[in-house]
Amino acid sequence: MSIRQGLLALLADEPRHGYQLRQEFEARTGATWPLNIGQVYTTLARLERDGLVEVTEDGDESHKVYAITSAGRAEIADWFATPVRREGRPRDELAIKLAMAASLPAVDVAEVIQGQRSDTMRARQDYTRLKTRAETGAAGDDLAWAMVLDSLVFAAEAEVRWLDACEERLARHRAGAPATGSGRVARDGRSARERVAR
Amino acid sequence: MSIRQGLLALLADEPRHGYQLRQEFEARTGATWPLNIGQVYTTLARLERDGLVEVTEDGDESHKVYAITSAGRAEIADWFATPVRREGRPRDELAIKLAMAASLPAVDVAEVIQGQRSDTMRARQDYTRLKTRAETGAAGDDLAWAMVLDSLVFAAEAEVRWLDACEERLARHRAGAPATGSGRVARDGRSARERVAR
DNA sequence: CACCGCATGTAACGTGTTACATGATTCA
DNA sequence: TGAATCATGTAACACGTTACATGCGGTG
Repeated sequence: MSIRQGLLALLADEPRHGYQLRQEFEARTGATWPLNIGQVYTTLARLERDGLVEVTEDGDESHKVYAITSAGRAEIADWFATPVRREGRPRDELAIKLAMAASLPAVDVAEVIQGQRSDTMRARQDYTRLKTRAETGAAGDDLAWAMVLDSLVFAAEAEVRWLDACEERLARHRAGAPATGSGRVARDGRSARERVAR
Repeated sequence: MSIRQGLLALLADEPRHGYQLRQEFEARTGATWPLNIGQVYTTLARLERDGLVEVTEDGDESHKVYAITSAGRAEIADWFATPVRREGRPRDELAIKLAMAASLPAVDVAEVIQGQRSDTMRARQDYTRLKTRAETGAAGDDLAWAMVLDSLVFAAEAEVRWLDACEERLARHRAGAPATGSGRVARDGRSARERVAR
């Protein structure tokens, strides 16, 4: 439910047509989240269906200009006023993955953690590099883009910290309660992929 | 794509039937992400359609036992071996919201940030409280649950840090480049909801 | 008997996503 | 003329989600 609201927010500022919406959306989120133009139109059709936007024919025929309705204004105001709740959906795929890995004997959790951590750290660096590029820019939209990049950096850092905490927790758990049977985690040289694969 | 893989991972450990899958999934993720039983069956149907699981009739008729296939094993092994990439989807709704708010004159970004921060901090406390409950438990699945709760706590903390960083960034931006026209952000006592609403 | 837990499903809908088709304009 | 950009859309599908229907068995 984020594209829908994002486009509606842009329309709350000013009527625009679909193509323009895509440009402005991408300008604010950077190359981070490219937006397929087709999706803009499907989303706009749904917004129109729900009475949140309406088309106002432009001077040029075959050029539609979408404008927000009062119902749309109410919804977007509500969106800004209501905090985003992470409690429910969307579920965090990585958290689920580790939760499963931790309770599946066939999977080497440590390996999963290490693979994820190195990848996340690499991603963090990429974001940081992009940030310097965004900050040296002069356009006003770069402010929004820099904020988005910040969020990715902070999230990546938290993820690494969490992975470290998971390792500690696993070590403590292993010390307190030796694993089923062997008391030692599988360390036979095969990768996690091979071990689960049969 | 996380429920699908989560259920498949459970089946990689041992064949189970649908009802049991739900229990084990919820035991590992706690009350955090309740799983509608209906969804288990729709997901299982899709997994079967894709040849990743197969039904093996139990002794009791009308009791189906789902077992993973070799194709399913390959897919789940791949899942564990491939790090989760946050670059693409799912898009972060909060990041989009702030990016929009920052470039929409009618919205008071500071207000959005403050509302989000207090809510996130409250959520963080709730998770911490739950964690002590999970850690005092004795079942093996509580390890997984504790890890999930950890992830929520770390994410919440990162979110607060990010919100602070956004405030700083906005302050710096305002100092360097005074806003359009007035040079002052709207501070007329109306809430963000009222201001956008017309 | 009524209620609860076990157990299996289906129908319908929502958003996100991509692939594809189409046409106008601008510019080298 | 040909390519790129502007501009609009449709069809099809994926997954997630909920509401609803159904039946069995145990227990107070």
